[in-house]
Amino acid sequence: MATIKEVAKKANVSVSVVSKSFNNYKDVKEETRQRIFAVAKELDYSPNINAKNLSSKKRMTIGLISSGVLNDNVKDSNAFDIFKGVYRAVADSRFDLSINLIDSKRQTQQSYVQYCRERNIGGAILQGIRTDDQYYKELIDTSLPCVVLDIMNESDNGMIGSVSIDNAKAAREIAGYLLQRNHRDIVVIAGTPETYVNKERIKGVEEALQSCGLELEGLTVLEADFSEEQAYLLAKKYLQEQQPTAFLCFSDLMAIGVMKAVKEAGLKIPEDISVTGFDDLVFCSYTEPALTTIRQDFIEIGKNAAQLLQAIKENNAVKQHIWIEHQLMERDSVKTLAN
Amino acid sequence: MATIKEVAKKANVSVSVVSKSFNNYKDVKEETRQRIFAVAKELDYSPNINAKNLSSKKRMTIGLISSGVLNDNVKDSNAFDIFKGVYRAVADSRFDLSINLIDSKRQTQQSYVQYCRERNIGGAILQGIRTDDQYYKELIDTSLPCVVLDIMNESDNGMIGSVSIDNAKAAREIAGYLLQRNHRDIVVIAGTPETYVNKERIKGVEEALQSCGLELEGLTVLEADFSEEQAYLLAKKYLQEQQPTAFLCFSDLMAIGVMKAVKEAGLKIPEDISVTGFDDLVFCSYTEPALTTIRQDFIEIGKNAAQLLQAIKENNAVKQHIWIEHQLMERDSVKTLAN
DNA sequence: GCTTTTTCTGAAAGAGCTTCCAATCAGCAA
DNA sequence: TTGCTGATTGGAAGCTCTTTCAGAAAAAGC
Repeated sequence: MATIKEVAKKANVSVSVVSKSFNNYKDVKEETRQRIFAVAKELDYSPNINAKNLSSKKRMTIGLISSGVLNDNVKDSNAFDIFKGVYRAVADSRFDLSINLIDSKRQTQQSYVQYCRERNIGGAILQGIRTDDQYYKELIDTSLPCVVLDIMNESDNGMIGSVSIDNAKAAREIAGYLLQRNHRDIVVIAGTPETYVNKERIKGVEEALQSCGLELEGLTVLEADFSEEQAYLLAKKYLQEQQPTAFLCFSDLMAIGVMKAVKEAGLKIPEDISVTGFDDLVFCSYTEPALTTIRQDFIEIGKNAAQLLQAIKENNAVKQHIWIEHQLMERDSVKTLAN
Repeated sequence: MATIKEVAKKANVSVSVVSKSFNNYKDVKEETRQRIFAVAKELDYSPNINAKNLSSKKRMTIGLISSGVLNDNVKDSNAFDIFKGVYRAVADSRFDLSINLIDSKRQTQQSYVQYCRERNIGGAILQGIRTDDQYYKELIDTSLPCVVLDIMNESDNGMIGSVSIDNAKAAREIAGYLLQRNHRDIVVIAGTPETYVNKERIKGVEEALQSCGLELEGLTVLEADFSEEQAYLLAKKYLQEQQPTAFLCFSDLMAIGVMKAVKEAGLKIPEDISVTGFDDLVFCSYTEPALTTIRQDFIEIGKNAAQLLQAIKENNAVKQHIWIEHQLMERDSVKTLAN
């Protein structure tokens, strides 16, 4: 691989001119720039990223820190879609991407901050992180531009952005969908209670109930920690005593668990019991019956996160939080009840 | 972030000792090394990766080049699992990982070689790449250590490894599974014919047929390009004229397409027609009926690829090709026919 | 006490690029 | 011709680390 020196020599200019040409400095004559590009192409040259990062104080690489994906039991591919979205947005820019997957179990010894610093990372996107993560606060405090997903950050120093769907609204919609179809005995299979998304979704369900003039006390909420297995167990146990008209699940995975329990109880979906999910993972359209759920566009979320991060870095972020549109995917797991 | 100099000063040693400590040189006393580590920890120091890559001639970062994942219609998560496997193996080593996703459509202008060189990448794992890819040969020729997935490389300069399951054997097994259950009218839904895996799988099916004393002429092979939609269309058309006892599909996605066509034709699975898949994507156990298929352990594949690559780099690769075990997942989509 | 061996030092030479500052060279007004 | 200005270009320091090397210091062996 040719170096900048060789290009400079062959083009009869100094190294600095070549560097400037490649970095869009205005003070190099267009003609010269073109000549340099021609030579560069001929020599198959392109700037070495390590050297570039090392010498420039500007941070050109952004990090994607993603927690939980490495766990063995992870079946959903949200993280991957987010990853794709981020990747695309970053690929279209002049930034480079560095990915850091962490396992909730064997936490890396390294803090995120350290990770970022040693790689010269100028901004990070955090996925699957929880606010009680030991390193989270450390990173937020560091004034490194960050975008967090599915978390709403309050300590605002202008360097933290976030993106997510409007979880409360989505929950309101799907609860409303059920209520409209005359379901009154709904049990909510919720996720981890401390979680931002969970709180929002609960809020949404309650709002939907209230706007129908229903009281909240009647609402049964089972906390299944976003786990298929947990949801299965909880639903199974619940069904031994009672039979609601619908299960409203805060994730597709939990919905799958619930469906299994329902079927095992000898009940039919949606004839006997309706079930709804949340997320719209790929397999939702392949279940029997196909699952009615809320679609989150994870690719879009990733893309927006990357763009927001860049905006923050360049100090022209208009808003600190971006809401991504969700969509209710109406399929076959909900029955309209007689009034 | 502290630099190596500050650590050296605070630990009362010279810079070179610190460097050596971090790079496992033997000529530094264990006691000193520990002292240095302590100081490093105290100062929150860890070597700057860019500087390290720049200065050392050793290439410490390996690249994962993955084609096709960015396409919009991609539903499978094989790539992600492979990615996870690679990531884990790399994280356990002292290497760093750089990921390069490419879209089959808008091919990056950059060749893989260029990508690798400008990032100082010392070895690459190629996933989803086809041998007729314009940049593939270029990379192979470059004597950069490479591990390719689902491709068998012939031009062996000792720098190319590969890992995959034994596709022929797997196909033999699943075909045998069908034959044992007295299926004689089997139509194969194959993938892209030029593809290595496809050829192997065809071979496997043929072998199974032969070992049952059956002739190959009777075998119908429909080429669906590994696409769910194509498979659906082809199966639908085929069913208008004939009704085989089983569809043997070379991917789960195609199996899904076929199942849809079968159901639409008013036929039941497995009572009227049996269907088998290949890969064992997550949703295979959620379909109705659950799909009998061949499980590929993509995480394991990724892990082995990374390990093989490191072995090749260090010149102690025992074998150039690693076979990963597959597994026949017996579920509910195949019926045993009366003899 | 003397020779080996082990450990450490300091300096220097990069690795390939960015960027500040100085130098050059037009063209043009004085 | 001289002086000045703005557009270009060149030089050199600096980013942080690795590696090598000659030799010094300390520890170990006999």
